[in-house]
Amino acid sequence: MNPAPSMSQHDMTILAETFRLLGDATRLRILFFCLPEPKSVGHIAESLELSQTLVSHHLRLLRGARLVRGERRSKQVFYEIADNHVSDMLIDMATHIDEDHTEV
Amino acid sequence: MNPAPSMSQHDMTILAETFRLLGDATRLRILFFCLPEPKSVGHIAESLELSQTLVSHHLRLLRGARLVRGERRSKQVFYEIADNHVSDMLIDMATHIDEDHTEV
DNA sequence: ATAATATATGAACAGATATTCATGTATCGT
DNA sequence: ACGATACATGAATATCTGTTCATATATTAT
Repeated sequence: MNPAPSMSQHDMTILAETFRLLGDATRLRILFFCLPEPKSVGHIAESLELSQTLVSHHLRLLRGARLVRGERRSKQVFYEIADNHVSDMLIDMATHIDEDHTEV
Repeated sequence: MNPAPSMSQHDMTILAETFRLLGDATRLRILFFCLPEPKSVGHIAESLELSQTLVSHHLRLLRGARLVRGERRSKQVFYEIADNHVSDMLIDMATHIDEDHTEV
């Protein structure tokens, strides 16, 4: 029940890097926007009112950390959350935040 | 089961801020070090081979975001993870990272 | 081939951030 | 009161990061 997490230095670095990427409101918005289903770059930019360039830059970072995956469909590229671990992570965190100020 | 997390802008900001603080290897080390039990500032600094000053600065940030709590016991101040949400969060994330490269 | 659409990349810059150094404050023993 | 120990704070700085602007690449239609 209590994992007493003794993480390797390597894991610690990966974890920090992951958190660092999640630690930006713009990137978080992109991630949560793509959470329900894959979205094209243009759709993301338009919906979140961000420049296409900025969205691409952020997607590149998220891709690099394997937080999202991009798939080309003709002219557009659709991005989705990379896997269930990432989705679960996001949902878990959102839940924690929610509970944090719902509780006593 | 699927919360379809529609977070408020405010929640999103809080979440991003929390992630941002977790997104630094030094702070993460401090947090995981304090996870099993409260530790004094000096103990943290010595064990993690960080300057006392640096540890204090980071603890201040973590305190500000209510990720840790400090309690004075005579001359020393012991810091512990603020509450179960934070502990769970950290353990969850550590588990995700662990699974991420354990799996196929 | 050319043009148009969709996305990616590189350079540049302003603002943020981690770390160090110097110094301040609090608590205890004498 | 004084010195010693433990922690906190402020300023300074070098590095990093998010964003924009300009431009490149890829795909499709004509």
